[in-house]
This record gives sequence, structure tokens and C-alpha cells, in this order.
Amino acid sequence: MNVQLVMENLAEKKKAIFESTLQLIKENGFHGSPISLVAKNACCAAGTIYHYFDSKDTLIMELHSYVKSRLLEVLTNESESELDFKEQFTNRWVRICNFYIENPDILYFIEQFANSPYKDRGDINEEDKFKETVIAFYNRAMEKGVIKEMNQELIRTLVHSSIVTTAKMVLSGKITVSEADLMQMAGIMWKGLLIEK
Amino acid sequence: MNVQLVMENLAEKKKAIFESTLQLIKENGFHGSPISLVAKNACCAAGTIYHYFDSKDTLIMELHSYVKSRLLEVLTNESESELDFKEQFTNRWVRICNFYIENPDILYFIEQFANSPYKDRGDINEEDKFKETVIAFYNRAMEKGVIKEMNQELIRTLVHSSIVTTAKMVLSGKITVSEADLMQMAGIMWKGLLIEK
Amino acid sequence: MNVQLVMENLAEKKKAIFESTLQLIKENGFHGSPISLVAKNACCAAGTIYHYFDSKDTLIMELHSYVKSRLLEVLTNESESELDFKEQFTNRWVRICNFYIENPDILYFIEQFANSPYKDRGDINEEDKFKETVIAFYNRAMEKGVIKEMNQELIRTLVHSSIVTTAKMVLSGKITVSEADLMQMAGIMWKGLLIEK
Amino acid sequence: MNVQLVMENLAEKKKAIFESTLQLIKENGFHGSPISLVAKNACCAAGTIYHYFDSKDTLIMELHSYVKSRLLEVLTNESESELDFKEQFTNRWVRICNFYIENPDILYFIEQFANSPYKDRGDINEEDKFKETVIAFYNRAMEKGVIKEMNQELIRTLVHSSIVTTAKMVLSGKITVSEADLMQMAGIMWKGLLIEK
DNA sequence: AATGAATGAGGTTTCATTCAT
DNA sequence: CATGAATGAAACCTCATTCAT
Repeated sequence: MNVQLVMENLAEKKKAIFESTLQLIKENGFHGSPISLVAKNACCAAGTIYHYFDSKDTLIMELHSYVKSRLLEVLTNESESELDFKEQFTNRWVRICNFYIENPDILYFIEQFANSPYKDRGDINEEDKFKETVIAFYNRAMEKGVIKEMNQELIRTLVHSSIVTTAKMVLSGKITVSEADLMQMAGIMWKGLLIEK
Repeated sequence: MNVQLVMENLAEKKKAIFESTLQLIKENGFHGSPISLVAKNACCAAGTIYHYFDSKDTLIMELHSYVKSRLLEVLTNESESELDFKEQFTNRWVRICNFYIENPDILYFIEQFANSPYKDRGDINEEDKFKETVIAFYNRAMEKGVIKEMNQELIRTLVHSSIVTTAKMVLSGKITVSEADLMQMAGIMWKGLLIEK
Repeated sequence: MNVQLVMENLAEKKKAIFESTLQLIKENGFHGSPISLVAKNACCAAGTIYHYFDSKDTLIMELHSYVKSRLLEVLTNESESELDFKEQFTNRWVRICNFYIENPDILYFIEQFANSPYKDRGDINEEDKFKETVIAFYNRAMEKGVIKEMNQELIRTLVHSSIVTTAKMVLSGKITVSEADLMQMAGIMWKGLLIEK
Repeated sequence: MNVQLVMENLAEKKKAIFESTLQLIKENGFHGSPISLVAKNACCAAGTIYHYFDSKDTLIMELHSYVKSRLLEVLTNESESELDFKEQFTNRWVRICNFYIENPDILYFIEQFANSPYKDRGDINEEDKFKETVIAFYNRAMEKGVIKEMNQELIRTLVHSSIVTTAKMVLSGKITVSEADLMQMAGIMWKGLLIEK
């Protein structure tokens, strides 16, 4: 077996553990997701998890990074770099929202993580490409005078809330939305950010 | 000691346990809030807590009801029943936001609770006066043709997100707001709900 | 309230506690009979029980004495002192058996007590009139050459087993017995004790 | 280590826990046998016990099955299948009695178990080979017209009582018995079951 | 690398007992 | 006398983690 394959298998195993964890956390929360269950759900032994992660905390933190990297993939789309701000914003809003709808495990993990003491335990210097990418977008839009001067964190959180709320509504079956509906919702959010003229 | 006083003392103890729990959950999350700590923090023995609550779960659920009832007090304000929709909305938005800013324990508890398996464990038939009051308001506004026809849950969640996000920003020190700023934010949210003419 | 009445009330309370304890022990065993439940079942406060008994152990030991004294009452019957051994034996056997059938709580308490560490905790010098009465009977019968010379303890236990077993069968509904059947069973036991000629 | 050995070690551990439990229950009753003591006595950690048993109740119930299976071994003796009823009965009575005398832990456990709420907690459909074997014997004897038609449960309990009582007497030192004495006692019991001619 | 039995600290909960009222 | 809130030791049980295989 060559190095490449080993690496892939390793990645496979890690991914299985990640998916197992996501699923359990969605269903039972951090509380109800002991390593023993994570292991069983990932078809491996508890000890195996400690080959890949130093501790349960490490597992959670790395899972968070993994989830963020997947979100970054969804966010990024080279082909659209030439679009105007509104179209980029709308496309991104819809893509992330659809991603959450298709990956509810990730949505609930992100939400639980953000409201847990884990969120403050991360390496303070750890870069967050997702966050940086979003901030860069708003910075450019502000510099160009397209959107209001507002606190970055505030905008990001409000916009993200709108995505999360929409995805949760869809997942709970309380509303059904077409692609056009999502575009429209994104449009409303964008309008809120625009400089009023 | 008469009955009234006994009742008050009883309430006092329960309240002390509630406050202790809120504080610990804010600091350490559900995880990091064992009964032993809750007890020490409330200046009582662990066993005492089981005098008032059947289990830790019950404590959390009753704490949630307690918090909701305090929020309801903040929401309700008889004197303003004659104001127009916008003023009522704005006043309520600001009052709740200020309440969260002054009671961060409650803010963080509400958020953690909403993103935990606890939220689905409540009595399905338990009434939620807070929710009902808010829904009644939007219903009236829709009937009068003041705001758009939208899914109730969606509006409520989005508006609540905006309050929570703002309060968190203030608490984290990332922004400082005057009363006027809050009024303005509430105004922006209201504008988003209006029927466009 | 005169002294007599006070004494009676005191006795009443103690008796209520005894009955409550018997009932709970029958249903849940020693395990499942905490003082709090005993109190509730006896319509008094937990603290009250400690006015009458030094400790839970004391309660159990005194309950045992109480039960033994009630058994003694059943055993003793002055009017029959002139009967022959067989008739006395048979009458007593049947009376005790009927008593157990009518007081299952007591039957199960006696049985559980006898198979618990409590049985060795009693005051070693405490007299047991019930036991003494039974032994006296067998002694007289042996002296008269009516029954075999056997270990007292052995006879007593075997005869008591036969009573308990019969009562349990009746209580479980596995058999139904007439008074005559009981007389017959007692007769069989007596035959086993007789000197074979 | 091969599978066979692993299985044996597993059995070893479970057996050690069983023996530890039996010993403690004999000395202190169910009450005085907390898991912590059972563990210490079995030279393992408390947690280990929960590796093998779901709960303390499960441990007790499985211990009961284990004890019953050991009794079944003692009861069963292929070589004697050709003996007549009386000899089979006598041999079995003596074997079980000797087993209790040599294994007082088991005797006291059986007795305490039978007089505890545990006895009603077992799986209702769980087979009890010991019981079945005994019943089969009495059935055959009844069919052949050797012993009286009596309630099965009644016979079984009375005979078992006689064994238990005898074993307890011996263990308490109140009587000493030779093998011949035991044979004689068994014979007396058998005589009681015979159809009188 | 993978396993899963074993550990034991620590969590939730129970309950005999006390004591101020 | 009676109460029942309060106590805290100790029970049961969980689970992150280790380690021999």
C-alpha cells in the first residue's frame, strides 16, 4: 500500500469519526455523545479514536475546523469573482443555506458549538479562512461605498442568523421554499445592508 | 412564621438555585454545571436541590419556564396598549434587548437551551405565554395589513435573532450603543416587516 | 386529654407507623421503604418517626417485636390448655396459618426479616415469648414421650416452614383450602413428629 | 491470546464478581453490598462491573441464574436415571443439602433472593431448568401412582424448605449430621409424599 | 494500527437523620 | 408533639482515557 493510499484511508477513518460525531451530536447533543457511542457509530473501537485525536476536546475542535473548511468550499466559487456585489452576496447566501438544508447535522453542530464553552477554547491565533473571506467581501463592499459602514461582526452575525433561521424553518417542515424564494430572502437581507439613497 | 412568609422563603430558595444555575451555565455551559457546583454556588447542599426539583432535567426545564416568565414581564406593558404597531414593536424590541444586556446569564441560557436536546423535552402542551403574546401582536398587525403575510415562526425567529445578536455585540464590547441606536436598530427591523408600498 | 388517652394516641401513632412499614416492606422490600415513604404512608412527617424510634434500625427491630407479640396472641389460647397434644398442635398450626393468610404483610415481613442481617442485630438477651412458648410445648410433648427426641430448632423451623409455605400458596392463589384442609395438613405434620410405634 | 483463552478470562472475571457478590450478600445482605465493595472484593474497579452488567439489578438477576445453573448441575446425575423414585429422591435431596452446606454463600443468597422484590423482577418467560427438572420428576412419580396427587408448587417448596432448614442447622452448628442422618431425613420427607396404603 | 477491557474520578441521585419553627 | 426543609455521606452509574494484546 503506498503512501497516498495510507493517507486516504487515514482520512477515511477520520471522516467516519467526524460523521459519526456530527450525527450523534445532532441527535443527542454534546451530552449524549460519549466516545463509546461515537466509536460504535463509526464502526471502530474507542481506542482507535485516540489514535487520531488527542482527546475528545481535540476531536470536537478539529471537527469544527473540518466543518468550517467544508463551509469555505461552499462559499468559494472562483467563477463568480466577476459578478457584482449583490449577485455574489445572493449566490453565497443561497449556497450556504442550501448546504445547511442538505447537511442538517452540520447546521446543528455549528449552532450547538457556537453556544457552548467550546467556542472559547479554540486556539486564539487559529486562522478562520471562512470568516476572513466573508469579512474581505464586506470590506470591499464598504470601500466601494455599496453598503453601510457597520460593525463587521454585527453584519456577519445577522446575515448568518438569517441563513440559519431559514434553513431551520425548512428542515422543520414549517415552510417550503423554492430556489427563487431563497434568492428573494437573500435579496431582502442585501437591501438591508445597502446605503440608503 | 405565617404562610405568606414560608411561601416567600420557599421562593427565595428556588430563586437562589435558579440564579446559581444561570450563572454557572453562562460560565461553563450545561456540561460544566454539576449539581454539586450549583449547590455550592446557591449556598445549599446538593440534596436540597432535590427537595425542590425531581431531577437535574426538571431543574433545567423549570428554569426555562422561570426565564420565560421574566421575559414575559419585560414584554408586557399595559400602558402602551394604545400605541401604534411601530411604536409597540420598537419599544418591545428595545426592552427585551436591554433586558438581555442587563441579564447576560439569561441571554446565554436561552441561547444554549434553544440549541440543546432539552428544547424538545418540554411538555408539548405547556403553554408559552411569551410566544403567544408575540404571535398575537404579529397577527393583529397582519390583519390590519400593516406587515407582510409571512410565516409567524420565521418572523419571530428573525426578530429575536436580531435582538440576541445586538445584545451579544454590546456585551462582548465590540460595539457600544445608546438608547437611540437601539431604537434605530429596532426601526430597521420593523421596516423589513412592512408591506412595501 | 387524660393520660390514658395520650397513651392510646401514642400507641395509635406507633401502630400507624408499624402498619405503614409493614405494607411498604411487603410491596418493596427493605430497600424500597425509605423513612420518607413510611412517613407519608403513615400520614405523618419523617421527623415524627424519630420521636417514637431512635433510628430506622430501631423501628425495624421494634416492629419485629410487635409482630412477634401479635403472633403470640394468636398462638396463646387459655381455653385449650386442657386439650391433648395433637389437638393443641393442630389448632395452633391452623390459627397461625390463618393469621398469615389474613395478614400477608406480616408474613412477608417475617420472612424478609429472617433472611436479612437484621435478624442477628437483635439484643441477644431479648426474650422471645413466642419462641419460648413453642419450645415449652415441644418439651412437654417430648417428656411425655409423645414426640421424638429431636433438635428443638429443627422441629420449630420445619413446622414453621410448613405453615409459611401453605399460607404463601393460598395467598398466591395457587391453591384454595378449606378449614378442614388446613386441619389435615397440620395433622400430617404432627404425624411426622410422632414416635413411630 | 486466542479466543478460547479470552472467553475463559471473561468468564473468570464474571465469576470473580459473582463470588464477591455472593460473599458480601451472605455477610451483609443486599443492603450492605454496594458496588464499591463488590468491586474491591473482586479486585477490580467499580466501572468494570458495569462492563459486564448493565446495572446492579442485572448483576443480581444474572447471579441468580448462575446459582440456579450450579444447582442444576448438582441435581442432575445421568448415572442414576435407572434408580427407583425413592432412591433418586433421596440422592438428590442429600446432594443438594450437601451442596448448600459446602456453599453457604449460595444458600443464603437463594433464601434472601426468594424473600425479596427481586424474585418478581425476572423475565417471566425465562426458563428455569432446575424447576422444570424437579417438576418432571414429581410428575413421573404421580403418573406412576407412587406419590400423592398434590399441588406441584406445594411439594417443591416443602421439600426445599426441609433441605434448607437442615443445611442451616448444620451450618449454625446446632446439629451435626452424618451422611446416614441426611439419608434418613430425606427418607422421612419421601415417606410423607407416598400414597398411604 | 486497531482493539476493547479496565480504570477511577466525578456525575446524578437517594435517604437516614437533624433541628429550627 | 409535630413538622418538613436541610444536610451530606454514600449509593449507583457514566465516561474519557489508558494500555496490554
